[in-house]
Amino acid sequence: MPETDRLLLPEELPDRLMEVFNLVGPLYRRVQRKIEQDAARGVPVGVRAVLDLLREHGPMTVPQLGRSQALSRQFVQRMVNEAAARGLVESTPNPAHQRSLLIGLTPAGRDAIGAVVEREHALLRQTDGSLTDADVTACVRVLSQLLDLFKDVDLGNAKPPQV
Amino acid sequence: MPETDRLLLPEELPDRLMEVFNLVGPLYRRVQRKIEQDAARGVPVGVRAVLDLLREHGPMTVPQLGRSQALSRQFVQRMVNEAAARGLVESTPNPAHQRSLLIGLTPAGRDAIGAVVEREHALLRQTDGSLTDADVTACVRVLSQLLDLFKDVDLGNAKPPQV
DNA sequence: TCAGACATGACACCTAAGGTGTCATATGGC
DNA sequence: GCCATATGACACCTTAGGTGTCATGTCTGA
Repeated sequence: MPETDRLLLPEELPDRLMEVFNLVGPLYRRVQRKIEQDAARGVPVGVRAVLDLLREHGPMTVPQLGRSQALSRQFVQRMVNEAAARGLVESTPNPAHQRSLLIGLTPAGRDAIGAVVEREHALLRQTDGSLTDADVTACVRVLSQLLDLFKDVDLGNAKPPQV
Repeated sequence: MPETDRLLLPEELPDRLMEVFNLVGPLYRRVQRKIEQDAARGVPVGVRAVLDLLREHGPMTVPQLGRSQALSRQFVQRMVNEAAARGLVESTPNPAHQRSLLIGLTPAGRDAIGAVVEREHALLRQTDGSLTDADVTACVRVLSQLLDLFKDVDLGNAKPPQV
């Protein structure tokens, strides 16, 4: 890679990164709406998110779920309760912390999220095929760094710097 | 770039792209919250979005604004009205379409969005400096393709396929 | 060992982003 | 000139997601 692989200077960074943000907004909204449609007959967006996390990472506690997706623990709790009410999720004792239960998928939950993800995968397979491994890796790198920049934006009951 | 630059196979695409989505959500939310904080003393998120678009593309009509950000025209209209009420934006006759007015920034609006963007740029300059031009370009490519995938997700008063 | 800081769950309440439905009017193409 | 369509305006709604607070439980460190 010749010229283009050079590091971006601090002066050019902001404008370039803005290009990214200008895509993130519309993308997020459209995906949200797409999921809502799919959800018409089932899983609300928030519940879907919880199920998907449990599917990928195995059982987790509510606060862990919240942190991993930058959502308040209270909100996640509601989604988990909702999912539990539908029998998609169940809590089991947490060996590490007795108070904080581990939330895990039930077989029904695993089926439900499996079906949803399968439909989504079908959609994603329809990209035009010109994306390279390096593209996606770079994209992930960029987004991760941006996310990092906003790390400090706290929520839920995160403690304000207790001076 | 040896191996990594190869095209992704349809089978691997979905999982790789999911990595991207898993970052887009948290990022969107955190940025939204960050802007809200900044907005505490002024510009709501939606208004900020409108002003920013006008700043980059010059005067546009309300429906154009909506389409370009995947927002319903009604919602954008409200944001524009709000901005107009604050004197940040003004409508001028549209030579091309008489009914649909062109929305443009007032000097006050230009100042306001300029200040906001300046603060944001300051933040963005703080990335750790390891991003290359190619990274950002790839990221934009990936996000654009994804956005394209969801192009069909219609909203506002878009017509359902009038068979 | 026990006091105080911190984490968790539960519940109530709130904000606002963003959509939907619908009307009247104005366009613009055929 | 007529009909589909786009626009603006207004009313209403959904729901994602946050905040405040309490009681209880857990952890840490002096």
